[in-house]
This record gives sequence, C-alpha cells and structure tokens, in this order.
Amino acid sequence: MASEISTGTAPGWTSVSVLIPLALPKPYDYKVPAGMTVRPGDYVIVPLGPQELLGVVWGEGTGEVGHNRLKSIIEVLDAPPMPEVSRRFVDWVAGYTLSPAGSVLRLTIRAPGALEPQRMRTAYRLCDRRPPRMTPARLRVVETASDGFARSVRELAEEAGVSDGVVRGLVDAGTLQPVDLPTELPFDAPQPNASGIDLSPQQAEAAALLTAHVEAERFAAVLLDGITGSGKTEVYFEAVAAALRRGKQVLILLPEIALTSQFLERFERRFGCRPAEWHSDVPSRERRRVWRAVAEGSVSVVVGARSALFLPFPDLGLIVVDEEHDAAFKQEDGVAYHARDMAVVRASLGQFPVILSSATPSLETAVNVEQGRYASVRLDARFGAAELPDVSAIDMRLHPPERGAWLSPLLVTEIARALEAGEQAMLFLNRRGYAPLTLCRTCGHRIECPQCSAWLVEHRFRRELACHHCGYSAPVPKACPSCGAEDTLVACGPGVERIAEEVATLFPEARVAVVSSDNLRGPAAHEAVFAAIENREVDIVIGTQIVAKGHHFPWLTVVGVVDADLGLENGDLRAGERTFQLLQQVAGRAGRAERPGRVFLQSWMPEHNVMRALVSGRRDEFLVREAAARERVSLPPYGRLVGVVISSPDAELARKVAREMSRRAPQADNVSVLGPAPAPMALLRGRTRLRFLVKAGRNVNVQSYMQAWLADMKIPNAVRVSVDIDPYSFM
DNA sequence: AGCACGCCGACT
DNA sequence: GTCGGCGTGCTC
Repeated sequence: MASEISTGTAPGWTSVSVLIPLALPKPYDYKVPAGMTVRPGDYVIVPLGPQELLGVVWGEGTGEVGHNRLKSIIEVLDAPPMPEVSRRFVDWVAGYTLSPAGSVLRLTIRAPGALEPQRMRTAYRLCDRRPPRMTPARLRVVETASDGFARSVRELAEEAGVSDGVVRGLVDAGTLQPVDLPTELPFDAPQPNASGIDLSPQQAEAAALLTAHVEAERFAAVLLDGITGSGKTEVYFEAVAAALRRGKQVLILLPEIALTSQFLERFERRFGCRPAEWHSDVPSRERRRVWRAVAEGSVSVVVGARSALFLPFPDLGLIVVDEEHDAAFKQEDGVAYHARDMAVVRASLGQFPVILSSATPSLETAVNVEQGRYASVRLDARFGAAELPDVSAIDMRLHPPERGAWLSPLLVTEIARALEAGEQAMLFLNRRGYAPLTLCRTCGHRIECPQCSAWLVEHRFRRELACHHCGYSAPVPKACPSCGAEDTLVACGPGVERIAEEVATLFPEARVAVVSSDNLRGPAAHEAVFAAIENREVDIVIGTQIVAKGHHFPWLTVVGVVDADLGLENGDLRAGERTFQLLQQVAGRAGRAERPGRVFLQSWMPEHNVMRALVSGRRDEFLVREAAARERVSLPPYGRLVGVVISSPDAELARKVAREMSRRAPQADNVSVLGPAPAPMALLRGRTRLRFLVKAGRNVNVQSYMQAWLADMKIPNAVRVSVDIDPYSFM
C-alpha cells in the first residue's frame, strides 16, 4: 500500500479492469480516456449497459475484450482509493465463499452517498470592512461575531437576538465574509490514557500479553478466555489503547446491537469519547460520515456488527471479536460468511493481531487453541467480590409442575424466597409469544404458516398467530380452519407470555417485566427496561435470549431456566455446544454483586452431558467431550461441511434441479454428498427448499469441488442455488 | 441489479 | 390484429 502512495502517478494503463458491486462473474475492462489517471482502488463511475454505476479499479485491463469494444471510464471520484489490503480481502472472501467478487464488494460500499462530494454549508465570519451604516442591531451582530468563529446566518441572528435580515444586510455590505465549512463533524479521537486503569494482577498480565501482540504488528489470533464477570472488556481495552498509541485503527465486532449502548458508555469511560458505530440501525447520514472517516483514516475506533468488517480501513492494527462464539456472526443469506473467521483472515492479510473474546469459546476456536494455531489468555477469577453462581438442575420427572403450568414447585419456592428477601428473580425461556403451537382438540389439526413449514406462534398480547420465519400473521380464528368446529383450539406449550401469565397467578403482587424482541421497539426501549430492572422497579424478569447478554443486574439472585432442554431438540450439529453457551451466559446474570446467585435448570434429562457440564461448571471437560464426538464422525472442525440449498417457488422444478445435481455430483476422495433431502425449513416464504450436505475431509479443497460441480450445471432462473461453506444453522 | 428481447395469452 | 405477462440473457 505504501508503494502505491509513493508511486503516485498512474501506471499508465490504457485500460483497467473495474469491479462493479453486482453479482457479475468478474471485473470488466474499461478504457482510460486520455488525460485521466487512475490508480488501483480508485472509485470510478463507469457505463454498464444503459446505466452509469460505481465501480472500483481492480487492476490492469485483462485484454479479454478487444480494446475497440471497450467503453470509457466516465469519472474518477474524489475519495481515498480502496486500500490494497481491502481489495485482497474482497477477493479472498469471494473465493472462499464462492460468491462473485462484485457481491462482496457491495458489502464494502454500503454507505449511500459516501462517495459523493461532501456538501458544504456556508458560514460567515467577521472581517474588517465596516458597514456603511451601523445600527444597534448590526452592532449586536458584529459583537457576537467578533470572537472570530464562523456561524450560519441562523446562528448569528439567534445569538445576537436580531432577525435574519440584519445579518443578510451585513453579508451584502461585505462585513461578514462567507466561508465553506464541512457539514460533517470529525470524530473525536479516543484517548488511550483518558482514564486511570485499575486491573487485577491477572487482568494486568493478560493485558500485557495482548498489548505485546499489538506492538509486534504481526498476525496472531488470540483467544481471550475469561469467565463471566472476569473483566475481559477492560483487558482488551488495553490492547485497543496500545493500537491507538501506535496510531493504528481498531475494529471491535459485537454480535448484536442490543449490546452497544451499555458498551459505548464503558468505552467512553475508558477512552474519553464515543467510538464510531456501524450496524444496520445507524441512519444513512451517519453511515456516510463513518464510512468516509474510516476511508480517510480519520476515525480510529469503530464498534460494529459483522458488516463493519468490510469497511475500507487503510491502517487497521487490531480487530477484537467480542463474544466470538455467538451465532450472530454467521451471515446466512447473500454472501454466506462467518465474521469471526473472516476477521482472522482480515488480520492475517493486514499483518496484525485479532483478539477473540468469550466466556464460552466456540468448539472451533477451542480446537484451534489446542492445536496451537491460536494463542490463548485466560481469566478465571471474577472481578471484585462476586462469585460464580451455584447451578443446579431440577429433574422435572421428580418435581413436575402442576397440570397446565410450567414452573416446578421447587423453582416457585426459590423465587418466593428471593422476593421475600427483596431480591430479583429471572425466568429464561428462549421462545417468544404465548404458545408455539395451536392445535384443534377435535381433529388434531395444527395451525401452520401458509408459506413456511412452521407452526404459527400465538401472540396473546397482540391477539394473533404469527410466523417467526416470514412475518406472516393472522388473527386467532374462532373455529378450526380444518374441521370447522368452534372453540376447540388449544394453545400447546409455553412462550414467555404464558410464563408471565403463570407468574401473575403465583405472585400477584410482584412487578413483572417481559423482555422479548416483541415488546421492545428499538434501542431506547431496551435501555428503559434494563434501567428499570437495575433500579429494582421490577421483581421478576421473564425473558428470551435478549436477557442473556452482558447486563449487570446486581439484585438478581435467582435465575430459572424454564426449559433447559429446548435447544437440544433438533438434530443440529452444534445443538449441545450452543445450548451450553446460551445457558452458561444466562447463568452468568445471577449474583454479579455481593449477593451469591443461584441458577435452576428445569430439565427432563438432567443426566445429559450439557446439563451435567453446566451443573458441575466443567466447561473444558465438556468441550473435550464434544470435540471427541465430532472427531469420531469427522464433522467440523475435524472435517468440512458445505450446505447447498436449492429453492424455488415451483416445487417440482426445485426437485428436478436437485435430481439433476445429484446425478452430476463429481466423485472425489474424501468427499461425500448427502441428499437431496427436504431442507429443515422445507417451505420458506413460499419457496420449496431442498438441501445437499457435502461432507469432506479437513484437507479437501471444497471450493474447487463445488466449482467443478456447479460449473456446467444449467440452473433455471426460477431456481436459486445457494452455497454455504461451513454452514452453522441446520434449521 | 436493471433492462431489453422474445414468445405466448386476452383485449380494443 | 396489438398490448403485455415475465422467463432468459447480457452488460466491458
């Protein structure tokens, strides 16, 4: 990259290949008109068919299309060129995920208007020319402006307490001189030494190790492995500070936006200002500002969701992936990538370290550590006086709830005890709504989504049945849609709303908050609920997985997991691992202050590995056992998987294509193709879905295999074939 | 992603 | 006879 800048002048190419952010198979060649100079990475406007589009100069023209048939670049945009490392990253991700490079490029320039010239606003400054006539109003304006700062007409008029007309008069008289100011404010620079740091000896040691990695300016992947409450964030903040001291940019990836507001405050306390934010909820104006500042190198820290990985950082020196095990890092549709894995790649291309932080590392990462590919730093003491909560399982076979209820008497007793002591309780159930299934008692009909193979979930507050996969909803019918019998529909199974109903009868006095994505619109609502809980305005919290993540509830002492077996029901490869991670995180909510916390897992199979590991707190043993189980059957990370989903609104056509593909699957050593089988969501948004699973050995190049398979397949337009290298969700 | 081209059904 | 549905293919 440095050489590119020092070379400065154009390579003198007469044609260049330009990558356009569309799903085209490759970059296209364009002529460079006489007098125009372009460098690799320059953003350009090029004609494509009848339209004019943004593209990025990818390299010298390939000459595949005759020079006389080439169109010319229309314009080179005035923006810092996309860094070479970003371009290599785009190519790498495209090759790995088997996506067109243009589709990956699109991820990097999803900031509307970021490349248009910045709009300027006109402000006015006082100069020495006196107006021909001075009035009291004019004098007030002159006095206001005499501090030398430039202000808009509006600001001047307001501050001086006069009308706009007076200010305009002074502008016409030449007393006030126009100056162009950028509309976009620069970002504050986070200060590495903004606050005193108070680390335990163990934290300080971990921080020193991470800092050394940052200072080495070499690639390294490091797992920061610390139990809940051990202060991982404070530790990696020291690594961030080290990168800042070296003038490097830093990216902190978080799994979801729910975390950010609390996180941003912590960041501000440590570094004296807020970092730039990047996720889907950032308004487009702000996106433009962040994108531009990243590209110019004028913002040093970005906190964002997985898509932030594709921002065009020219001088990145550290990536932190917080909660690295979180499934939210896996992008499923479009370009299917895992942000944690791609962060490791980005760090390797940029020759800097990446820190993976978690209390419950993913099996992949644990194995990478064990096999020496990743380094690891451990924090096993909780900060301050807090102790780890005591976890126990409630055997539902021995202590079943009453008929039509879901809480075991044992758990109810514990909740009552906490409430009497003036403490809080939390009930965790990872299921939104009132009941996951509505069934007809007369004919047994189950109400399903018309366009997905999924049951409709009853939402009693909203009085409707909703599909959680496509957003379809309908009022709860009076009569069975199948047999027409009236008042025979019954709600089966519990969701959080139903637990709230049970709690209301058990503890009519208690103040209850139901925390699920259905009742919280936007980050402000999240804030409000979490603040209410912290301020003890709530006695019992009933929540889905959004309560599982990093919030401090100092008065929470009892956590009940309503259905600990829930995540284990489907045959997912990672079901055990995920259930362990989720429940361990939920457990971490209890007893973070001086009060010891207790966690109760309601389970019908307390002898299951996952329950035993949670109760005993033996995480590493659990990981070793899981790893051994995967190794026995050569599943990731000991083998490789590719998911291939064939979908179409035309079910017959989808089946036909799948059969054809099955017939043409190449033979290869150490590769087996399973399927086609109906995909786990056999019908989704009206599309029939069939799936292949390609199972391959660790050292098989699955990309070449897939390319060979798909190369001469003619796929009709109505059929979509989506390839997911390293699929995560099997649902 | 657009957009044109092209080949079959129902209208003035 | 034409208008228009959207399936197919192309854009340097």
